[in-house]
Amino acid sequence: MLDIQKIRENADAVRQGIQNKNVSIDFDVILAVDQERRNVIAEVEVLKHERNVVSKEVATRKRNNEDIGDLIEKTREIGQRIKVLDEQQRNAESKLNDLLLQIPNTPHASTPVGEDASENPVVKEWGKRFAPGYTLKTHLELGEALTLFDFPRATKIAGPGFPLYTGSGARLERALINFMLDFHIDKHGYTEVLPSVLANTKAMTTTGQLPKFEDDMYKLPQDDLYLIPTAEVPVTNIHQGEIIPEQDLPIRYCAYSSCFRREAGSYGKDTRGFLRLHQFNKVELVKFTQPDSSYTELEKLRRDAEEILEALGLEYRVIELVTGDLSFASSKCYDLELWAPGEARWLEVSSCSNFEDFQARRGGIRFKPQGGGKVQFLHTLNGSGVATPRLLVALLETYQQEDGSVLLPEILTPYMGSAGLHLK
RNA sequence: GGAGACGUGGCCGAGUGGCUUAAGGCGGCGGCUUGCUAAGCCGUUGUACGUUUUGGCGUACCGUAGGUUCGAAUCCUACCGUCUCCGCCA
Repeated sequence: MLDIQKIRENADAVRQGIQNKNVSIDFDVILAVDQERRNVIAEVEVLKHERNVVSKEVATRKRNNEDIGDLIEKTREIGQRIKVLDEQQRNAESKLNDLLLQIPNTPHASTPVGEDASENPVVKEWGKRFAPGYTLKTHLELGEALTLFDFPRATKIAGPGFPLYTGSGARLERALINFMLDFHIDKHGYTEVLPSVLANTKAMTTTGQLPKFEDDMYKLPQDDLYLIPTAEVPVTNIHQGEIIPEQDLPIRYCAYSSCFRREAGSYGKDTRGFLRLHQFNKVELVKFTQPDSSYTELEKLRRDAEEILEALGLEYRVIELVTGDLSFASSKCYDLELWAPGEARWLEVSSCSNFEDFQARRGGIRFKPQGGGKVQFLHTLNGSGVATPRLLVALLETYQQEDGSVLLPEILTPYMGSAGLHLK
């Protein structure tokens, strides 16, 4: 959520930012509602002051057994007027709030201006192209032959787009999750949390999924709960409504969770195998930072995710999203993409974003400056560290042998145990 | 799922319609004092919104939202949460 005061005082800059995101917002309506709200407040507060003064007078006279009839008459009218105005104020405030919740975050000055994904610049490339002499198989061909997963049977359980890992495939999935968690905990100093995969309306609103993207999520109407599309939702909401001492920042959490996405509107796109799923596993990194350091922390966060890919020896590149491709809540975002040799294409496995105070304002997450001073909204950031399905695709396709077996990188040895690294 | 108790500031806790501007304590912060240990004394203390001549002024906030009243932390209604007991259960 944007600060209404900022919209009021820097209207042009905010309009430009939103326009660069290719979003159309009627700021005149918003400013008009804000003006109405302030007019009502100005009027009602004068009346309330008057009421307070008279009420005090009533109390004094009563103690002295004096007559109070005239005062009662007078304030009864004031009270009625206050009632009407209170109602108007509530209406204006809820209207303004509804409007503000629909406005996306503004891009950071360093985010390149651009129309859409086709303009996203590549800012980094790492690793060597896997190109042996033999013909490369896709992860589907490899996985079916090695019985690592079973999509036809998975369909019987929940429909297409849901995974069923089997045998070494299930173990490998679990290995990757544990490897990534351990890596971030031990090497990068994150604190592990294991949240619920259901979240309520308030939590979903904090992170920006609601009210605009309700159709993207699975909903449980009976209990007014949603299945989380990412652990970002529960983890960011851990500190919802809190004021955190500045010396406790930055707070860094990592969390594994299953993620659920309806992917409405993306049918027919990337439907094969693991490229796009309704349910998948992800290790997520979430940071709560002091505003001045959030962009430094974003670079570190991105680096933390990159190191996972490097440890697994996978070729990747980093792209920076242009304003037109930036998500609703973010000010700046990097995507990490893995090269999948069998598919012969880049696959997005991580998104690292700075939301600045956008989510913090929606969720009331603030910090108290160390030397005293005004309580402020902190900055929230998150990044995948990373999502498993496409990681698995790149891993299988990069480490495939000529005979169709897969020899996994040694760093996974402790996690694969007796199953061994050689899947054949 | 059933029954009951409860919800007050960073924390504990008093407060059943108006001398509450929420007592008192703890903690925090600032200062003073002292050569008696883990001391004493004094002062101070939250958030948001509106307005502003940037000194302030005003309004609201006692779980949340409404209501009653001239006036609500206090009375009424609904909801949310916590705890205890019963039931069910991995």
